[in-house]
This record gives sequence, C-alpha cells and structure tokens, in this order.
Amino acid sequence: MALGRDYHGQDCGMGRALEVVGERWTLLIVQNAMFGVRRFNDFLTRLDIPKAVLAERLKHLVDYGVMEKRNYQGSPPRYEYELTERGRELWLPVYILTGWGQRITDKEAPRTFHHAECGAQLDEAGACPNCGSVPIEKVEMRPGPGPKRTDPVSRAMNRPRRLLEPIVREQ
Amino acid sequence: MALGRDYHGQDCGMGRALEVVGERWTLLIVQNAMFGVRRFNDFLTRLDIPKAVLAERLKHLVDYGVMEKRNYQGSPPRYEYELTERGRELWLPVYILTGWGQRITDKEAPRTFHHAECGAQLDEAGACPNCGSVPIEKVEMRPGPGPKRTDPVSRAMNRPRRLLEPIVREQ
DNA sequence: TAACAAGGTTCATTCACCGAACCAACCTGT
DNA sequence: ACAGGTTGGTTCGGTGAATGAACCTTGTTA
Repeated sequence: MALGRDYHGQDCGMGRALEVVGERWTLLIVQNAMFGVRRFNDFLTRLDIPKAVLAERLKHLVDYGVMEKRNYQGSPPRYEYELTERGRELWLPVYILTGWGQRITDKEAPRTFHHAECGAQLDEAGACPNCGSVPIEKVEMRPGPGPKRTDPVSRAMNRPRRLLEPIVREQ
Repeated sequence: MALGRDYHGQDCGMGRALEVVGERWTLLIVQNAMFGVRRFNDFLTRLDIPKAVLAERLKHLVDYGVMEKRNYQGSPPRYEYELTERGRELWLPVYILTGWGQRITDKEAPRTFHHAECGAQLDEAGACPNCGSVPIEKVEMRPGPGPKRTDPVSRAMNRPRRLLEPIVREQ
C-alpha cells in the first residue's frame, strides 16, 4: 500500500502498533471507550468526528481485536463497542500520553485519576504512590478543575466513576 | 482548521498530545531519536519516509519543543536533531506501545530493553523488576532474536547500547 | 401518519501523503 | 579543473484519505 496506514519496512513493534491505533482519531476512540463510551452515537457526540471515519475506525479496531461489537438488543438492532483485553492493555500509554499532553497546555486537567481502593492520585507513570501498579478496572476517574465539554455524554462523565463502567445518559 | 492535525474540540490532554506526536511517522521519529538517530539522512534510512514529510515532521517537533535542531559543524553546515526533556518524557509510552505492537505480531522482537545498572529486562510497564522505575538514560538496548533491518544505520544499532547515545555509522 | 432515534452509507470537495526530480553548498579523487 | 559524492533539504504532479452534508433503513413513539 503506497499511501496510508501501514509501516511496512519497520522492524519493531511500534510500526505494528501504529498500524492498529496510529491513525487519526483512533487513540481518542480507545480512550473514550476506557471512559465508558460504548455506543456509536455517543462516540460521535464526544469526538466531533465524521460518521464515515468513526465507522471505519471502529471496524478497523474490531478487525484487529482491540474492540468487540456486540448486538445488545434485537429489535431495533442496537450495538455496543467494548474494549477487549488487548484494548484494555492500552491503558498505560493512553494515560501517560494524556498527562504529557496536559502538561504542555496552559489549561488545567478536566479529570483526575485515582486508585479506587486507596483514593490516591496516580503518578505520571500510572502507578499508585502507595500500592504500586493499578489495573484499569481499579482506576477511578474524578472531575478535575479544568474546562469540560458540555454535551450530554460528557456531562454523564462528570462524576466519580470507575473506568470501563458503561455510561448511561440521563434522560 | 477543518482537516488535518488538530483536535480542536477535545477537552483532555490526549487531543493536545496527538496534535504534537499523533501524525503519521512522528512517533517512529521520536523512537528512533531515542535509539540514537540524530541526522536527517539517518532518519531517512531507518524510516523509508518521503523527504518532504520527514522535514515537515522534524520542523513540527522542533516547533513544539520535543526536539532541538543543532548546527554541529559550520562548513559544510551540518545539523543534528536531539530530543529535549519534553521529548525524552515520551519514553514510557514509546516503550509500552512498542511492546504492545510486538505482542500482536508473530515475529520475535528485534531488540530488548534492560536496566543498565543491574541488567534485568524491563517489564511491560517499562520498570526494572528489581529496582523499580528506570529513567531513559539508564536503559540499555540489546539485539534480540527477531528479524532486523540491514541498512547501515540499523546495523550500527545492533550491539548493546544506551538509549540516547548518538549513533556512529561504521565507514 | 408524522416525527424521531440509532446506526450507519454515499458523495463532492479539500487536503495530506507519496515518490521522483531538482537544488545548493561543500568535499574528494583523478 | 572537473566529475561525482554527501548532506540536507525544496518543488511538484498524482493519488488517496478526511471532511461535512445529505441520504437511508429499521423500528418506536406521539
């Protein structure tokens, strides 16, 4: 493929990783899945992304085993996209890159991340200062001081919640 | 900017991080800089990337304070690109993503990473199993069992070496 | 019967990536 | 003195991906 998504000549794992999650929007989709977003229209709402691009990215992630598409309701058919174990393994790079990006901004963070069992805020490497490494299911997200989006999906995120816990929009 | 490199509506640091290092090839450039590549033509050799794209990416990284362009020789003028502290802070995500990409391949790893002071191989999160977290300068790269590129720059990498130590091509 | 919601597909336009060619300054060999 | 090589780029035409708007389908609710 001349132009596009692969990194044919690369000898290390990074080339492969970028083929799977290196395209525009993809890592933001994975991050929002970690924050509890599961439905097509909720990703749309949070990301301001063209529908065609979102559909293509989700399909790509499903093809590579990072997400799973589940039909959770037969009539009318409705789907949700959920991270697989392979996808959940991306938690640390997602967390660290988010922190890195936050530090090169003048704004304050919209969310902070804590070890759910002891409440301590995670350090720059994603570990708990008291207890060491923390699996993604044990991470609690809390609203931070920084500016937040105001769409319904983002508002549903603005209370303390475990990562991966599905978002339920208020009616 | 309608199309392109920014993620205007995102409220968290990830959007910012992707503006800086999320474009095609960028994270591979940063990774190779960590491996000791410093010169324009050496990046070209390792990456099989169009010159125009490499020039643009390097300029972008310099503009955002991830790399520094240094004139190290006056006549003929020669330049090298070196990671700043901000750039070196990307070590953990680069390492973890590389490992993740490696695990979803059937090939073996071309390189392994060790704590230079005790020799232990780093774990999946980039820490030393004996000593805990390891700064990038204390990481030693060793040739692994997997397939490697055969260009001169890649060959110069195929011996145990500290990260960030500049590559010298054999004549 | 109309309107609405979810989860998409289609399409024209715009823009970024690609690879090949070109360039300029300097050095080295003959 | 001149050819050819090295470094570090820039220019350019062609191609393919991203964008946003419009449209579609199935089913539900008013």
